Amino acid sequence: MNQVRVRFAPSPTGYLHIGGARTALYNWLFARKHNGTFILRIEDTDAERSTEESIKEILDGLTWLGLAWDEGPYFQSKRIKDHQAAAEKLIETGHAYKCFCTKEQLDAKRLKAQQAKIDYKYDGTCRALSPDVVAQREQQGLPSVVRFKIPQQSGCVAFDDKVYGHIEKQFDDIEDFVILRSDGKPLYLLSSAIDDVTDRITHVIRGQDGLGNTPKQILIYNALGYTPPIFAHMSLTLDTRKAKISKRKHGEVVTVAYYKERGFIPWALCNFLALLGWSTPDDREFFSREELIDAFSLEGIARHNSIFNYNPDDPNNWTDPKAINMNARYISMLRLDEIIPYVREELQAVGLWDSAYDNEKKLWFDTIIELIRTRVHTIKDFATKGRPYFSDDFLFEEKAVKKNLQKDANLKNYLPQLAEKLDSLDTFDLKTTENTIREICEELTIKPGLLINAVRTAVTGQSAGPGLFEILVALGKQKTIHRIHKALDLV
RNA sequence: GGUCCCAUCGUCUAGUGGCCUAGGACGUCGGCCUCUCACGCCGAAAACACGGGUUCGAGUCCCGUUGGGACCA
Repeated sequence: MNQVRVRFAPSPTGYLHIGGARTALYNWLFARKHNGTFILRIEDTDAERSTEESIKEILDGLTWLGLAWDEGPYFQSKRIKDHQAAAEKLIETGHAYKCFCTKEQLDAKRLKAQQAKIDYKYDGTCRALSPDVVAQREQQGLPSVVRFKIPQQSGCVAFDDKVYGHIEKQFDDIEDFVILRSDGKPLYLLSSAIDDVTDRITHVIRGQDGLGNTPKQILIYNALGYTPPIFAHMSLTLDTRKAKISKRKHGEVVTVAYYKERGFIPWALCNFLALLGWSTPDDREFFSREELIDAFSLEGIARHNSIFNYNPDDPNNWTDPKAINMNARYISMLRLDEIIPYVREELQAVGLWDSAYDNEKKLWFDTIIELIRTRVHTIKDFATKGRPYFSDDFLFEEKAVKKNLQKDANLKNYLPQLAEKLDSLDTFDLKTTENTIREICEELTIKPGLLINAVRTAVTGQSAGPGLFEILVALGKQKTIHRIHKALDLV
């Protein structure tokens, strides 16, 4: 049994988008599942559009997602000579030929065919040129492309796609396609096939947009005497209008980098992406890395395209709601030590980190994270919603102030009384704080909710959050008292 | 225009001829819990694109139509 070798081969012409990440993920999963090799190949033959910056973004994105490659990155631009040599060999063995037809000639033929309502296909004018004529024209300096020779007989190329099943393409429906341009540059079709041979790729797992190219590539493999790899074409990810996703149209929301910025846990994104067009017969939706590797199979890939459900007009959902939900669930489900590194990084970035959180204040810090983790959607929220827990410098939400502090003018009297009572407490724990507040409410004959909500807003600036007594204990007596007094200005 | 691919709730999907009165998840709405919010739990609305076959029986097989997508031009 041959070692499984798969590759992710992006063009470095922009950013790493979620569709690309999904392709990389499926390849990575397949490699891991079969103890194979995951190869990264940068298809940078389009020198004008390829950028260093883009290469970096691809590498960074994959690294962040945790999709480590075993080999590479290889650069296609460094192998152009191999592609040209392959074209040369195809000519020598009679599988390809030089074509001197000019663009004008071809355009004229196409136009004529159109007018006559006949399907246009290259007519093979140069197919039977004798070697003498070819040599003669080359001496004249006439430019030529190299075309692949499609068998002129009835028959077809067939292959079994792991996702789409048996696929056949009639020779008659394929024209003698170009494999080398007149300036000597190989076409993608040729380059990627040759590179896959060079990299000894066993399974080509790529987007469904490659399906149409596959028969041609198989013809190339066969002509060169190579065994074609196994193909698995995956459905595409489209937007809600069923168009291909692109940064130009959708903005950063389709880039992997953006999810890092916005506080995603990398594996949560992977899990979400895995489920966009792949599923298991059971109802599982959450997979650990190992579970997903174990469950993954090419056969589970959907044949229909799936839609990335992002609606730019919905202010509540800055990306697909399912992705947000999944991230939130991961934040509340994971072991604390699995999410704390991300939280630390975020707090450090905004200057809220205290090195004591790793040492003497670790227990306290863990409590806080535990307290708010079920209420956040992204890692970013720990620094925004969570700010009052890590800093005295926090904002009061206008709505919260109105609703909880300015609801009853008597709070102006109640709150100082409460502060005084709390201050006299010897032990400041869940029980004593709760008793104190409930007692004072009884004495004043007011609903506990009034005071509880008021205090929550006083000490956090927010109207929503963890249970009040947990908050108070976490904050400690001094901060609690201080913040209650300070908030009186707003009452 | 040619070739190919696809079609189940708004979205992701289960479903491979009878377990389908079509299941799950997200989202939406309602309820419980409750000091708020979230979590959790309970519940509701919500889909087999259409038309023909085949079959005792079709979401499931075949053909056509429509719609969408990809590739080539």
